[in-house]
Order: sequence, then structure tokens, then C-alpha cells
Amino acid sequence: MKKEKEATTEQQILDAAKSVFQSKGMDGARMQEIANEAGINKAMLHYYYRNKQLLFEAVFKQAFSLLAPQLNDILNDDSSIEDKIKSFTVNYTSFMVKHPYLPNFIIQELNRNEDFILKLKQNTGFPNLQKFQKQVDSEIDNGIIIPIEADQLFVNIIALNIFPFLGKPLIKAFTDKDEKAYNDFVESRKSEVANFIINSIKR
Amino acid sequence: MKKEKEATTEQQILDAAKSVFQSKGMDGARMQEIANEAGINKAMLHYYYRNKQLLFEAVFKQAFSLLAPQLNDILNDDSSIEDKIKSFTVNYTSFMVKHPYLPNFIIQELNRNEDFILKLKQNTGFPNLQKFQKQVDSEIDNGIIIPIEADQLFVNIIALNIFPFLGKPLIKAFTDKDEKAYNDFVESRKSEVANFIINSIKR
DNA sequence: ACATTTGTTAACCAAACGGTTAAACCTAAT
DNA sequence: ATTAGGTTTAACCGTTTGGTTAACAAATGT
Repeated sequence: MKKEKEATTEQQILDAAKSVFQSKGMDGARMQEIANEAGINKAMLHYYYRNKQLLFEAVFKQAFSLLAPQLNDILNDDSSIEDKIKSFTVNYTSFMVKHPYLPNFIIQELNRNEDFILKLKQNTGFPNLQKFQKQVDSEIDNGIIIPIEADQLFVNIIALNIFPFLGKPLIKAFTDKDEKAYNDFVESRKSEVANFIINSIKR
Repeated sequence: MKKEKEATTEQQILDAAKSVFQSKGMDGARMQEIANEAGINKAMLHYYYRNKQLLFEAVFKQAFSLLAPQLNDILNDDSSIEDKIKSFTVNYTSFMVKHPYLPNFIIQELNRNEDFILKLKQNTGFPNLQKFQKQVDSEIDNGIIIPIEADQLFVNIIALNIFPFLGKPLIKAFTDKDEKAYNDFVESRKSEVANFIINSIKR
């Protein structure tokens, strides 16, 4: 029973912590609430994760490790820039619809503690732009796309894809959409955004 | 002495509250820290603003009222879509460089409490897209720009302009930039982003 | 001059918080 | 049946937190 229970209790805690931290942030989260959501005693949180900071870091690292592969896809595979943008936009948006709290959680907590990303950067698998930069320069040389800095293009791509999830309340208010209309709007961006970017850079 | 002091003490509190709330958020902010930064007794915060929530709302409303006019500029003046995009990108980025905490503060707190924006929406001067939508449709009909939904274009514009300030730690890490390189990067976006958008939609 | 209102402070308070403790519980090996 | 180990709980603890109080100071009105 030992291994079985260890795994499930520890995982229950992590799941509950994920839910609470991602919706309320480090400062807004309460250890008692996490314990309640996990259906266990508060002391168990400390038994398995020592303190709030370490529990938070476990949640954050797992969240970030979900995000990184999504970016590496666009950066490191061998398809053309155009195909990358198309597949990234579809994949990333689908992924975010399933994890709507993720972008805001990560952005918010990185702004709260800028040092935090330095730890992540040392991990293998941390997104790296080198290959993407070479590819952009090469397609520019070959006249496939117009001149643009790879960094700028990269930021444009992720900005257009991530922002709808960060600014959802704002966009809903500005464009007067209810929840359903907003979901449709995001859905239609899967093709809209890719076309928008490609229009801009295609020779 | 009355009017003089009233104004300055109340304003000192608001300034201190702005600084603390915008860098730490509602949950992370401490009333004692605000009092210290204002150089006054903690009880004064309650004397002028009753409680933390009301002080926070005063700060938030003022922050939002700085942002709204920036958006109304692009939505309600009479220049062409192309000119609007150019001037908005320059103005908005300049403005954000001066108030770097603002976008993250607003996005974060709106995500924490979605009801909050309903109050703001009733205010006169809350950004409205009607005129912009008509203008976009008109320029499409006249063959000036290619067909695009006004809502999508609007979100693209603000996404490309706001995201560099929201995702600064992330972008710095991905693109390996130090503070100075990042500032240069943002500066060059003033023209880069406008061109990127216009490239995409110009017939 | 004096009373009244407004502004300011130090001290205080109850509740909430993250974290600890010591004992109970459960299971598997002896 | 007993022991030993990890697991779980209720109760507890010291600190921090937002907020209050009561007394004091300064200005204002009469």
C-alpha cells in the first residue's frame, strides 16, 4: 500500500496546489485552502513539501514545463517558417483553451520575481532561439519572406497567440462579447492569426 | 492649512498606494508598507480610504483612467487606419515605457476579479469600438485594406503593443537580452510593430 | 477666549496566517 | 503479537495582518 498511497497523496496535494496557485497566485493562495481542496490535513502539505514556497515552486516548474515544449516545437523543427506559424497557432491556442489559467499564472509570477526565470534557464529544454534565427535569416536571403529581425517576429507570434488569454476580461469588455462569443472569437483566431502574420512577412 | 494638508496627505497616500499596489498586487501589498512609503501613520490610510479594498479601487480606477484615453485615441479620431496604427504604436509604447507596471497591474487584477470591469464599463469614456468597426469596414469596401474583422484587428494591435510589457521577463530570457538590449528592442518596436500590422492589412 | 471640528498618532485587538508538535494510525517485516 | 517505519491528524504556536480606539494636536468658527 505504501507506494500507492505516497504517490496519490503527494499527487493530490500537487493537483490541489496547482488549482489554487494558478487561480489566486502565490500571495493570494492559502495553505488551508489547498489542504481543503486536496481533502487532507494542512500538516500534510508541510510533510511532503516543507513550506509554501517549495510547494509553489513545484507547481510553477510543472506549469512551465508544459509550456516550454510548445515553444520548442516552433523553434526547433524543420518545416518552413510559414508552416511553423500555422501549426503553432493552431496547437498553442488549442492547448491554452485547455489550460486557460496557465499564461496569466506564469506571466504574473515571473513579474513578481524576476530571478525565478534564471533557475529555469539552466534547465535543459529551455527554449532557445538560435535555430529559428538562422532559419528566418535564410528564408529572407532566399526571398521567401521580407526582412525582419527574428526576435521581433518571435515576439509578434507569441504576443498574438498568448494575449487573448491574458487579456480576456479586457477584450470581453471592449468588444462586448459574452463567454460563448469570446470562445468563438478565440477559435477563429486559430486561422486568423496565422494568416495575419504570414500576410505580413510573405514576399 | 486645511485644504493644503488635506490634499497633500490624501495624495501622498494615493501615490504610495499606487506604487505598492502596482508592484505587488492587491494580495501582495501590505497596508503598513503603504503607510511607510507615504511617511505617515497606518491609521491615516483608514481615515481617508476606510479599508484596503477601497484604497485599492481608488488606485485601480486612476490607473485605468490613464489607459482608457490612449485607446480612445485610436478608436475615435478621424485619421486613416494606417495613420492610427502608426501613431498609436508610437504613443502607446512611449507611454508604457513611463509606466511599466501599469499593463501587468491592470491585466492581473482584472483576472483576479472579473466583475470589477463591469463597474468601469458604466463610466463615460470607457473605450467603445463602434466607430473603429465602421471605419475598418469602410476601408475594406474602398479597397484600402484587405478584409479583416475589426475586433480581430483591434486585438492584434493591442496584443502586439502591450505584450512586450507583460512578458518582459519571459522575452528577456528567451532572447537573451539584458536590460539595455531589451529597452532598445522595445524602442525599435515603435516602428517595427506598425509596419508589421500595416504590411499585413494593406491592399 | 473658547468650543467644535478635522487631522494625526501610538497602542491595541481579533482574526488569519504559515508552520510545528506530539500522539495516533496503518502496514509490512520479524 | 510485536516492532519499526512511514503516514495522518488535531491541537497548538508565534507572527503578521487589516482594522480600531482613545487620546492628543491643530485649525476653524463664533
